[in-house]
Order: sequence, then C-alpha cells, then structure tokens
Amino acid sequence: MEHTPIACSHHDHDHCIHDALAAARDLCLSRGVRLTDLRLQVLELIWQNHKPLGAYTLMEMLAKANTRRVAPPTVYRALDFLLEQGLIHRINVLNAFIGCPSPGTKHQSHFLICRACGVAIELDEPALSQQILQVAKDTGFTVETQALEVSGLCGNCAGADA
Amino acid sequence: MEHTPIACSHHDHDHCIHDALAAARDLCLSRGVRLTDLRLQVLELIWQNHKPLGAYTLMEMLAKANTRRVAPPTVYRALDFLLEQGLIHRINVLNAFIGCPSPGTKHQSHFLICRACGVAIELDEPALSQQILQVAKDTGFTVETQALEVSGLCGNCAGADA
DNA sequence: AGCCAATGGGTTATAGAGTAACATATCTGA
DNA sequence: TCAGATATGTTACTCTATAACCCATTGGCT
Repeated sequence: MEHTPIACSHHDHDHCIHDALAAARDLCLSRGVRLTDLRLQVLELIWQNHKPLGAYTLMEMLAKANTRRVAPPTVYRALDFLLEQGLIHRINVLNAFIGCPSPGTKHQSHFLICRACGVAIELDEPALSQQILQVAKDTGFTVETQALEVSGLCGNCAGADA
Repeated sequence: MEHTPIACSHHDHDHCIHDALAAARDLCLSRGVRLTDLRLQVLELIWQNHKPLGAYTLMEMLAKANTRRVAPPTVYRALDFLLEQGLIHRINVLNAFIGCPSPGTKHQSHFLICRACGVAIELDEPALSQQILQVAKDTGFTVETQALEVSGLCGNCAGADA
C-alpha cells in the first residue's frame, strides 16, 4: 500500500493555496482574531510551495514581492501569530516554517522531510500520536507538544537515484 | 505501569558519567577514531547532568573548568565528532546537546523533554521507531533519521504542581 | 630517525536566527 | 471622538553556527 503524498506529486497548487487561505480566513473570523494584510501575506508566501521557509527567506520574499521591507521582529510576530492559530508549523531541524493543511483540527507536528527536494510532508496518523502519548504516559510524563521530524528521501527523489 | 526514568530520580550520577566515558573510550578504540582530550572533556561536561547543554554554555564551562578558552568552531568540531560517533544527540527544539546512554546500539533520537526541570529523557522503544518507519514506508518515503521531541512535564515536576 | 600526509585544533571574521525595548499607527468599542 | 488595546515599525543586540586560513600533533612509512 503506497500512496504518493500530494506534496510530492504534480498537482494544482493554486488549489492548495486557495484552500489554505480560505480556511485561515474562516478560522480567524470564527475565533475573533485578526488575519491582517501582513499575516495573510506571510501565510500566502509560506504556501508558495510545500517546502519549509526560513524567516529571513520570507523577509526577502516580502521585500521583492511588493517593495515592503520588513525587519525581523515584524516577520517573527506574524509567524508567532500563525503558529498560535495553528495555521503553520515550525520545523525545528530546519529553523523553518510550513503551512498546515488542516488547521482547526487538533493534531501534532509530524513531518517527513526530503533532504533532496526540500518538501515536508505532514503526517496525519492519530495512531502514531496515540502511541507516543502511551509511551510518555508509561514513564509518568505529561505531554504538551509532540514534534516528529523524519528526514530522508521522498518517493520522487528516491526514485530519481535509481 | 509507571517507572520513573533514571534521569528524573536521585541516582549515583558519577556512575552515569563513568559508564558513559568508558563506553565512549571503548567505542572509539574499536572504531579506530581518536577520542582526544578536548572531545573527552566536552563529552564529560555534557554528562554533568541529564539536561541538554547549548554549545555556548559548554564554551563557558570549558573556560571555567580549566582556563581553557575555546572559540565556537573548536566546540562545534568536538560536538560534530561526538554526534558522528553517536555519543551525543542534538535536541533541535533547544539547540542543545545531550549524552547518549547507549552509543553503539543503533537507535533513533527520541526524547521526552521537561520544560520545568530541563531534563531530557531518551526513549528506547523499538516498536515506536518501527511504527514510524512503517508510516513513512506507506507514503513511499525512505527514512534516514528520526527525531522525536516530546515536550511537557516529567513525573517529578508534574507532581510538584499538584 | 626523519619525513610527510592526514587529522585535529586555534583564530578571526562573519553569517544566520531570534528577541528586547521602545515608538508609532491602527483598529475597536464605549 | 476619545481611550485602550492591538498591530506594526525601528534600532540595536543576543545567541547559534560556519567559513577560511593557519599552525600543531599524530601516525605511518621508508
């Protein structure tokens, strides 16, 4: 049983972006928090593709995109907001950020990260989260967040080697 | 079924250190790599307790310990060596390093990290590694490294709250 | 022994990631 | 419309990590 993740396949990425931004608007509206221009623009840039982006890359993109030059704190504040709202995840091993395809649903941060193409595939495996919780519980540990970052080669890139 | 991890209990820590250093010496000898004074000293400092240490903290400790002032590259080279030999792990979410209690045995980097006391408990759960491998395989992903960093409260600190 | 190639470590400078502190602007609701 | 809260701009700085270059030590080898 092998299914290629959408992030690794040719797909209508405009659709990804559109859905993500719509979901973000809905969520923020329902929560009474403000998805400002800046925050929306940062989220949109992060969704340009399925590769995690660093904060400084994002700053450059903002500068190029519309002659808007922002300093680090501005970007980090936008990122903090998006993180708090669950609209993006942080990939620790890369010091980078990536859009969350299912904000609103409570879930953990589990990723497969391809070292060749840079794509990060978010996993949705409640059974895995559950097992991690169980292991922690067995040692008397109270879990607050889980960060699973699996590095290697995605299906496309592994195939390219052969 | 709940067993307090050794890192969270009062224990003869000299024993931890001694064992870790002995294991490191054996491993390096058998592999024909050089565990130099500097590398040994860094490893020893990392083993002072069960809390991950940052590279710059380590530098200060080196300076205090024996008036040996080292610049960042020196510490990072030692850390790189220890990482390569599997003698320490890197905790991405903390930008810090911690001793590995079972170098030599091939295993993944799975940790429970207490935000209160700072202790990081290394898990040894082959079943968990296996399940992660399986999930990755199902999406056609070839795993090279796994990094699981679970944050929360260890048994001691959770108890202290109540 | 004496040489030399390889490895390890020292030094300086700089890149990359993130935050503190304070000023200004913009929204929102009474 | 005014006041308080929220959001953004600005400057300066801290922390983390690496590049580039040079010197010292080590461990074979003849």
